[in-house]
Amino acid sequence: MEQPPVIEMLPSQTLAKGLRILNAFSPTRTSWGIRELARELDMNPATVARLVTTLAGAGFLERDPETQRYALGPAVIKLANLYMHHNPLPHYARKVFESYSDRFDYNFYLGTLNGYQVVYLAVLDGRGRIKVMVEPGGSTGLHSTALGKILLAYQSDSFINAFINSRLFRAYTETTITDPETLWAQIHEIRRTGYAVNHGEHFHDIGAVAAPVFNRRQEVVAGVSLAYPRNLIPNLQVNVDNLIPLVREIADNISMYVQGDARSHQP
Amino acid sequence: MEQPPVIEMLPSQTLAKGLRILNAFSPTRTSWGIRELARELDMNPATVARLVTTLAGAGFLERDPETQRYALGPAVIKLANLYMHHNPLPHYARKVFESYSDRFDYNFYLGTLNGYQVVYLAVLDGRGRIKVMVEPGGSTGLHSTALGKILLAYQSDSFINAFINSRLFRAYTETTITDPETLWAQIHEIRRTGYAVNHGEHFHDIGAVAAPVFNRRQEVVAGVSLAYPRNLIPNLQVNVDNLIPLVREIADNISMYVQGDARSHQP
DNA sequence: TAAGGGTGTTTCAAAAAGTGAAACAGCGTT
DNA sequence: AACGCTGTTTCACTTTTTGAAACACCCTTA
Repeated sequence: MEQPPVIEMLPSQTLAKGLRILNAFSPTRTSWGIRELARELDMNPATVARLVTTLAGAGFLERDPETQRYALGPAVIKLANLYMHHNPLPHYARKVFESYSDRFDYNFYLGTLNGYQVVYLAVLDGRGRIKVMVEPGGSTGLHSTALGKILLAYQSDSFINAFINSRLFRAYTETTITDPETLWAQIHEIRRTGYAVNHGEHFHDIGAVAAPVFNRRQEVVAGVSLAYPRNLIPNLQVNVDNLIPLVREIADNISMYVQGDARSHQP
Repeated sequence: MEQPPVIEMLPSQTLAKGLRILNAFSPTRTSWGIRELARELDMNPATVARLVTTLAGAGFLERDPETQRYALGPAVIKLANLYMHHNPLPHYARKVFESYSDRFDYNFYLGTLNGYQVVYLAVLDGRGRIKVMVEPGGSTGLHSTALGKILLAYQSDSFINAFINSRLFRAYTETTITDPETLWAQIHEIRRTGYAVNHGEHFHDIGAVAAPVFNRRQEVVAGVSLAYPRNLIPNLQVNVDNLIPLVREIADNISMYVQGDARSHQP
């Protein structure tokens, strides 16, 4: 028995089921059959068939007539395009990132919370010894990246516990945190200090430092992280300490944009 | 009374309503209030409130706590990212486009059908006197662009009539086709010749030529268009005639990729 | 200050939609 | 030919969805 991802009690259960189907797609599962999906989501095949037909009819899924399997459809990219244009955050981030990128070798990331994952809204490589590891729209876990930890730490305790009990709380590398105690310890540290670090817990050779972006109501609406190649930095501690004020500064600059404006944005 | 966009009878009406809400967002309407949305979609405000709460709970919408209005949420860009990686069409198109782009001044577009619109999956500017006018995820009408006409022409007659009766069949410039007779005449011509043209019917100064991309079953799965600045071409007819074999060649090359492979694609 | 027009939200009985076990039909492989 | 898989249909049952009305709130206007 599987419990629905983030959500406690949503008013429209049928719609919620349809959205669960959309969220079942991932980099490792790009297409689904009806019964396969029904098994995964613990739903009746007849129900899944009806929902999937509706999703496909509206362009959110596409049916491969050969294999009878379903993949995501073109409707989603239209929505994403609208989201990226209307949402000022990525624009602000790019503007700020660009004013730093030619001075540092790090990669810059802006991400926000989506369910139990970070979803990246803007990325930029600095003078780039490492390539950007995640692109806009990509997502990573909340416990395995600096950005994820930042976003997680500022959520409610009940949210954090729900995440810990979810299937997404799992190991990506040997150093990924898998112990709730350790995670909670880091969360308290993050809440106290206002920044998060990551030592190869998602990608082996990449470390990162992250700081929160606040809106006018002092809610965390996004996070910023700087990523660096770990093997190029002999004395880690010293360098990471240098990064902390930098990532804070960048995050604060973005916060200022967010708080200054709030809705005055033209596509 | 408004009839749902593309669809005749979808099995899950509640889900369909939720998707209609998502599709209500457009470049000109990036945020909605509950009652506003209810009016637009001819639904009960209570119903809209329930659906919108569910959509927001799953990350497909975001509620602005200040204004109580809803905008698209981060879940959509994750899906779009997955779509772009799993769908081989954009990759094929870029590969083919790049082999032509340094030889011509035109812009290259790949688009597919989404409801009653073209949605663009890949764009590339050639040696570029004009900037790209639409980006991936952007959409235009089916009667006002060459690409749109191609995609429309290969649909069923009943689909075409439904489109003509929809609100999307409207003028963008003074030369946009608004007369059903004229549109039908062009559709028959396109079906006969296999290509479509556009003389500033969507953007005043831009003309284009388009050709269809076929899958293994000879269904049109996408279209390709080349756009050129109209004011730079004194004798239009001659130049357009030169473009036709070119756009056909490009479309056919992409068709070959599509037909060769069909599902062997690694993200 | 009060009225008016806008907003989102709640109620609850009536109505409609969703549900799912089982049976069916089709396609490969065993 | 039997098995195991697929997606699909049926139809009585159950549950969810529905919506008019009332409510509460925030503005702007009179």
